[in-house]
Amino acid sequence: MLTPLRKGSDYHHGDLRDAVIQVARDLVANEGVSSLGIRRVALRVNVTPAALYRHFESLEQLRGEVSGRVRNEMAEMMILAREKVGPATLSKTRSRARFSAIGDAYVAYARKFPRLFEIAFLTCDALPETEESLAWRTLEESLEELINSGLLERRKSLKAATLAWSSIHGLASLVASQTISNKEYPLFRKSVLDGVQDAVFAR
Amino acid sequence: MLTPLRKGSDYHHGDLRDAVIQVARDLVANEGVSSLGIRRVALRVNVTPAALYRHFESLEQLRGEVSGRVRNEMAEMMILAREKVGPATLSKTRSRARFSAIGDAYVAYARKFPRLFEIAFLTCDALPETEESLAWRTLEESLEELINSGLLERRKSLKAATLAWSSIHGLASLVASQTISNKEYPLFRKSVLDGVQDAVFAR
DNA sequence: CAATAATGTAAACAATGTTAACACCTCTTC
DNA sequence: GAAGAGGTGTTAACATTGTTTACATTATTG
Repeated sequence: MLTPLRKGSDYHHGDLRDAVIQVARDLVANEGVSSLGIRRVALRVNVTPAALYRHFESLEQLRGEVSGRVRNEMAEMMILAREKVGPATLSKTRSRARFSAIGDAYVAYARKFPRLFEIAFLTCDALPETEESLAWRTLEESLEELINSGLLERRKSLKAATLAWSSIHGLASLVASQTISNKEYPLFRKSVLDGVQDAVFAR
Repeated sequence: MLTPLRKGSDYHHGDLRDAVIQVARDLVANEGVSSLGIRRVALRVNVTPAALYRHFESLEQLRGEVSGRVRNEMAEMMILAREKVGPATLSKTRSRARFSAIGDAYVAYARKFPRLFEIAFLTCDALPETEESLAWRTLEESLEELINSGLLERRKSLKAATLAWSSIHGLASLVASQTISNKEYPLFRKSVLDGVQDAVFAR
């Protein structure tokens, strides 16, 4: 099904909903979550405010939709970064590098788009379907690689995953909220990465 | 200076600003950050909306003020929990318990008041004075105790602090945003605490 | 081709943040 | 103590917001 997008006339947009979410995402990225509004988005999509209510029940739900899209975006960045170091093999250094890559991508995203990271983990009264997080699955895959290459014992795997996620997420969150500055960041980064590696790779 | 609160008449409130912040805090705690509003707060304080503008420049600034108050509240909880295990001594087990206590209090707060934890680390365009965080100072004090009781090398101290804060904050943040459920929490908690201790107390 | 569903518009509503002009209280100062 | 000055509250208005209702247009399906 190729994108019809705009047929004959202009009355029907053709792909609102997706356009709305995209514009809303950009709005949040640039001006923060509190400036996300039905009318502002409607203006930028060249559509009447009421039109949005054909696709979203409320502003709250739109917020949830944006949140979900951002979480997916983050996971895609992680996967991309992981692929960039090379395909999965049984090599210890390879799987270790791929593991680091997804953690780095996680906090890199928070540094690059702090407002988006913010909305991604905002408590939304109305979030989309609660599919299991793609990011979490990606982390599990990487841990599986570590196990297969003999770097991680399977019985430690779950513990490693939860610690890794918590500390990486904490670092990302502190950076995004500007609780730690750019100057302090390198130290935090090193501490967290070392700590995770110490805990994951028993020495 | 004892609380004058209400003098002769009712025209002047006597201690608005503080009352406003308190009511705003409770509003956020119960109904979430997005339902914090000038008019809603004004109603509950029995005051005209415009009155708030004698004490706050904007809603945004009030949000920042609430955020600051919550951060202080968290730090006070941490200090309280630490005192509860007993006063500081040179005992290894004592200082270790006091150290754990502040971390536990941190995430306990996030579990008990997720909405407040949320606003505490929201990027606020207008935050109060950027005094060094009380929570951070509390963490540093505990690490000093660990050093003094011979549990932690001084040169590792800063690294320990950053790792501890990141992972504890990450755990708290994931809990508050309901990214991890109450059922998953115990596992996460154990992983993070063990990970921190492994990294802080070289074995 | 006609009927029906989907998707847009237009106009109104209540509620919001914010401001300006005014009222009341408290406090200093002669 | 009276007078005035500054702080603190009220009232009324404004623009903007989320949301709903009634209607218009297009797309789809029998």
